[in-house]
Amino acid sequence: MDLRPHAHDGERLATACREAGLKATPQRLAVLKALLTSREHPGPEAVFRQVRGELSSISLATVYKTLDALEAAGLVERVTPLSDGRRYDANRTPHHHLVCTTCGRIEDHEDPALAPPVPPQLGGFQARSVRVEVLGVCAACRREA
Amino acid sequence: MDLRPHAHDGERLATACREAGLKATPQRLAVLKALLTSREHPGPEAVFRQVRGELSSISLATVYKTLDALEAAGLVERVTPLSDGRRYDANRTPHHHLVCTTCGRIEDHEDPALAPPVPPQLGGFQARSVRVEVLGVCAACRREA
DNA sequence: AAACTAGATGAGAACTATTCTCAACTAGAA
DNA sequence: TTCTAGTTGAGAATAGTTCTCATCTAGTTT
Repeated sequence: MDLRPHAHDGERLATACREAGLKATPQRLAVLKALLTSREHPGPEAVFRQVRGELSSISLATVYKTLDALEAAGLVERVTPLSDGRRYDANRTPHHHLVCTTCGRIEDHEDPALAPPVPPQLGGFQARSVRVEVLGVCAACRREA
Repeated sequence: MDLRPHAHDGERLATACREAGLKATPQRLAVLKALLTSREHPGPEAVFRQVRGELSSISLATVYKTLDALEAAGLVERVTPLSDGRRYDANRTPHHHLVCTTCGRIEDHEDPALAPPVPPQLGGFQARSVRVEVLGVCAACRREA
């Protein structure tokens, strides 16, 4: 279900929550609406500020919990799936990363065929490099499950 | 210069630092060596633990500063360029992100031609989704510079 | 419609990751 | 050898995120 065209329609959002097994609370609807109407890829703090306008009593902790819940339900996505702490790599040859969403392990994957070319210019945006992350489950975690 | 084949050769690493305009301190060489010999994409804490083995007096703050310096010098890369806080997106249609490395703004970019197919299986790794991030400088930041 | 209950919320404390500050130190230049 | 800009170590400070728990409420049951 694409929620965007009807972002202002509370009942649709409520239904989406319920279908995902979440209670349709005013807080959740407000957070969801804020994300649906924003183009800024906001973080928790920004969502909090935005939502406070219509729900002045909401707490920051609730925003965090709500974002987690909406993400787990697949209604919202983290632009930064790897954002739990930094990770470094000294391998300077072009390669992709296979990120295990279960254990967090990151494997290098060199496959020139899969490598997208660095696009030169996209609109007014000047590209420098491209990163590709493949999210999934690694061999070890699959064995356990 | 690819440093990996000679990761044990201190003088090569020292030269690489100097060429990048950094003093070749034992701390830097140790951090660099730790990254070059690891396949784990370690974070600052892991590097710290590793490096302590040979340089017991090194401090965590130095590891952070060193990682920043090596990254700025291009000797090392952050696997997680967007890791300064979480960002969310409710746009569930497939698209890329154009990430401005100057101001941090993230733009959506829908371009089916550029979209890589989700690979089914890579070795033992079961892929679920692919993310593509294009790093560069946005129009607004280019105007200022 | 009223009662019930699992799940959700708010507030602040707690925790973790990261950055800052600054005096002491040292690599590399002169 | 001397000099100096850049670097380090230690701990304090800050920022981001999670936890705890008493209270509340959405949705279900009666």
